[in-house]
Amino acid sequence: MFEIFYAYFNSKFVLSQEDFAAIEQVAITRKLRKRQYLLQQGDVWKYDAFVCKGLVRTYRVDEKGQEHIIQFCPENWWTGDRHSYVTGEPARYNIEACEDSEVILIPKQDFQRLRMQLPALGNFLYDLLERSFISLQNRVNSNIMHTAEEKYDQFLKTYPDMANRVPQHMIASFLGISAETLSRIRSHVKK
Amino acid sequence: MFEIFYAYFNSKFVLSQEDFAAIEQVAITRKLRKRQYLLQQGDVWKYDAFVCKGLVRTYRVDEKGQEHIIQFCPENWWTGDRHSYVTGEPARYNIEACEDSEVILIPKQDFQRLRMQLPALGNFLYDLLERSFISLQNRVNSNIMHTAEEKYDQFLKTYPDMANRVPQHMIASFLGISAETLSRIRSHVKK
DNA sequence: CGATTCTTTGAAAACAGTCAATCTGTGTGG
DNA sequence: CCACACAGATTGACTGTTTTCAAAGAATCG
Repeated sequence: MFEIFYAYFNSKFVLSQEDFAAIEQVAITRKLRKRQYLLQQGDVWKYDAFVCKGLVRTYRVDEKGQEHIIQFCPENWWTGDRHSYVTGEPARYNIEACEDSEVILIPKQDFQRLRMQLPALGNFLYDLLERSFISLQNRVNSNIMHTAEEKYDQFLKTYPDMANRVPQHMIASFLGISAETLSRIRSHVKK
Repeated sequence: MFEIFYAYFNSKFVLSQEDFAAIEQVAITRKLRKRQYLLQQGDVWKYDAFVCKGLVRTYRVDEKGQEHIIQFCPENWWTGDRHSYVTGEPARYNIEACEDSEVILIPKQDFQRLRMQLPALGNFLYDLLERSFISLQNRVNSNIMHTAEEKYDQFLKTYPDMANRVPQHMIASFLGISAETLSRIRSHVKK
């Protein structure tokens, strides 16, 4: 599992073997079966999670029992509940595997210490957060200026492979539209 | 203008007078009249902007000429076009003063250098970005799980003073609903 | 005051959500 | 290997929400 993690870091910045060993030492590996939780609403989230293989989703359940997906996280991306992580409050989100997955968890304290010790890591994480911010902003933008159909088009462009990996009703949930509406959009587009 | 900026930093972390002097040295002050642009679509954004007084908005204009507001930035907050800042591409957003405003601009290179030199500043900016990320995530969440009326309610809770400072149609634009719908929601709520 | 900007209101049309039924494909246990 | 259950996708009819366009009323500013 660590080879993937190592390859990821080295594609981003130069990391010495000792530095990586320091990361590896505090990392926790976890294998998830499809539908298994990585985090459940109500628990406190204290990690940074890197997905080596598979796909996990972060979602919330409203009063009516409906799920709303805030993030899909495929391999080579990071996930977690940043609100719970920062504030220490119970998580409002669930994180669950959409496929059998392999995940590396790094405890918050350890990662914060490493960030201080390794400036290159600190800079990288800043860039990463910046890019995450931009992509969230694009999503807000898409939500406020597009119709359901345009949002779906943009989703396909932004995440071309996702449509093959997750059921349609989850894409609908991610976009904030009903599964039926998405089905109609798709049949409409074909013509 | 710098007193406000200085007070802001000192409320966040301890900053020596020399450190602040280093910041002040590279900072550019700018006064904006209401409706004056700070950034126009197409230009490249190369600053971090701190609003000392007033209120600015960041928005985008679609093909039909409609404006979509992505951020309101009141005094003591930061603004800018992070996409253009990071990539060096032309901005897709406009930034414009909603009120007469006073803004401090710090050029990108200088700020990056200062971030390296002053670890406390670096940590603070990381926290700031993290909090911005969380609030954007809350907004996405609100967009995908709430109706227009619920989104408006949440807006009032999240930004209680904003409703008095900006025209209603801008709030509608921020929420991604039409000005007419917002007007109807408001008259409906009164009863 | 006159001009502009902002808000409200009405009526029609477009859009999206809900509920219920049906259809499809997949995988599991007998 | 089949039958069945189950999750997912589609479709139809209906309801409800939101947009659009147009017009008229406030409010604000020079």
